[in-house]
Amino acid sequence: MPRPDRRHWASIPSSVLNIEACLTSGQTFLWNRTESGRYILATESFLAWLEPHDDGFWWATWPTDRWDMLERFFALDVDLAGLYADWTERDPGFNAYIAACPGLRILRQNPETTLIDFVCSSCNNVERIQGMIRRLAGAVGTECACPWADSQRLHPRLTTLTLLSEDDLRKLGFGYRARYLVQLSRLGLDFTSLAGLPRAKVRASLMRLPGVGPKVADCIRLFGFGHDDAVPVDTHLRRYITSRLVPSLAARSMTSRTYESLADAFRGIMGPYSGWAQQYVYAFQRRTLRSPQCKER
DNA sequence: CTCCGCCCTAGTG
DNA sequence: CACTAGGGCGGA
Repeated sequence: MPRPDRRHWASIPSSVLNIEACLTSGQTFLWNRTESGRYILATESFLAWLEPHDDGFWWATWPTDRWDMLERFFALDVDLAGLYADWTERDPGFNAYIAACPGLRILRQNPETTLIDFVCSSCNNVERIQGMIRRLAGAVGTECACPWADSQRLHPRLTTLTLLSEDDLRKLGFGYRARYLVQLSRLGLDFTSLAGLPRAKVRASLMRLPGVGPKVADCIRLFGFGHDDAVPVDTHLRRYITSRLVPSLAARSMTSRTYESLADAFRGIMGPYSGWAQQYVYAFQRRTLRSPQCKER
C-alpha cells in the first residue's frame, strides 16, 4: 500500500493519544493495520492514514486533509491528564488500569455506524465483528478513489442496508443479527433530532429498537452520541465492579435491574467520564487475557 | 420482575 | 459433543 504524497505530523505523544489502543479496543471495526504498523481507518465519511510513534504521529485523511475531523474523531478536546487525576482521587487503585493503557480514548463516531456495529456485537468477539463489518462494506460500502488506500470502502450507512435482504446478510455471516439490521434499515431513523434529546430519552429510544438492549444502547450512547457517562456493563466490567466495588451484586442474576445497579455503582464512583473509565477496565482485562494491544510505558 | 430456551457462527476443551 | 464469545427477545 503506497504512502500519501503529503502527510502531516502531529506532536501528540502516545500517552495523550494511543492510536492503536483506540482502534483495537472494540470501539470501531473498519480498519487495517499494515506490516509496518500503519493504520488505515474508514468511517462513514472519510478515510484516515495513521502512522503512530511515541512522540506523535503522521496522518493524512481522504478526500481532503482535515485535521478537525481527526481532532473530533479522537475527542482531543478531552483532557486525559485531568481525567487520570480525577479518577485516581476517586479510586487510588485505578492507577493500575491507567498505567496499563495510557492514551486510550473514547472515539466520537457516527450514531448510525455505531448502531450497526454494536447490534452485531451480541454474543460475539471483536475479530468476528470486524469480519462482518468488512464484508458489509465490501458489499454495499462506497468505494473510494483514494491513492493510498486502494479499493477501500466507507462504512455503509443504515439506509444503504435496504439494498440487502435478510438472506443476503446471513450469507455475509451476520447470523441472527441479519433480521435486526433489515428491520433497522427500514425505520427511517432520524439520528440528528435524536441527538438533541436528553440522555435518558436517547437511551429509552435506542432500547426500543430491535436488537438493542441496555448494553448495546450504552455502547451506542458512549461511542456514537458522546455520552461520556454511559457505562456499558459487560462480563469484564461486571467482574470488576463485583470484586472491587459492590460485592453484594455478584450473586444476582443479570437482569435489567442488576444491570442498572452495576452501571450506577460504577458511575457513582468514577463520575461524569465513567464511560471512559470503563474502557480502561475493558482494555486491561482484555489485555491480560489476550495478546498485548496497549503500549508499555 | 425474574427465569429460561433460543437465536447464528467460529473457536476451544 | 459441550461450551463460550463484550446480548436480546419472547414466553412462562
